[in-house]
Amino acid sequence: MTPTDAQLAHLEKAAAILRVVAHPARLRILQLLEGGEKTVTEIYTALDLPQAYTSQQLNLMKSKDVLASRREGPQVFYRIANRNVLKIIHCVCAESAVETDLA
Amino acid sequence: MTPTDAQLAHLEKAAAILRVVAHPARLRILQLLEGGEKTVTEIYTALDLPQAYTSQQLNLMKSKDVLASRREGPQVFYRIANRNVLKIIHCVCAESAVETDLA
DNA sequence: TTAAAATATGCAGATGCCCTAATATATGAG
DNA sequence: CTCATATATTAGGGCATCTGCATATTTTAA
Repeated sequence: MTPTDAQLAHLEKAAAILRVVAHPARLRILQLLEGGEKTVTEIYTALDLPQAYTSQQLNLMKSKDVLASRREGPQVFYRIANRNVLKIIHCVCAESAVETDLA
Repeated sequence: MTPTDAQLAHLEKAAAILRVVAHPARLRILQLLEGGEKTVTEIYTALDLPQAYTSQQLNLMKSKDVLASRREGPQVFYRIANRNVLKIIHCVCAESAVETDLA
């Protein structure tokens, strides 16, 4: 069964979203943002990551529509913008489910 | 908040699983295997992929414990071996949910 | 044991991602 | 305007992944 162009495009999009999430630092950021929007400083401080590196990851995720942002004065708040990303994180980061299935 | 070693290991494992799934051809294979175990030939025939390439992807997924296999005579049947992988596929490949959120 | 079918492996060029360091830009206070 | 804080961008070396191609291995039948 050869996939149609639309199906291929859809697969590539799904894979692209998963590639964004498939990264330890980005997973940590996403987990943190489950608690609500946060500024860049709050994020890299909480996770003990370099500022520039954190900003890169945030912008990457935003460019892939996984995050959205909102400026308030000198600060920028990031938040999760994709409902499916939340579901994926729950599949992978739920304590009970993961310890048995993934670990 | 610096993560503990155990937390880091867990994140890396979750990310590793996601990396395996984050690939168009592997997603197609996994979707196909949702319908039950299949032989290599059934898979590469159904998906119109090169045999060697398909075998590589299958072995990769098996090495990461995403798939399991069972030999029956000259044929090898592959099946999904990780419940969370199924959940992830559903997050990403469910028709209605995806068109609106990921596409 | 020879042949055919089914599956697996090795290799290699190309591409892309990871992460660090340095630097640039934007915003608001004074 | 100048400074300090907050955020973003650029550059680059190193490493892993992608994927086509050739070939090897395994299994069964004859």
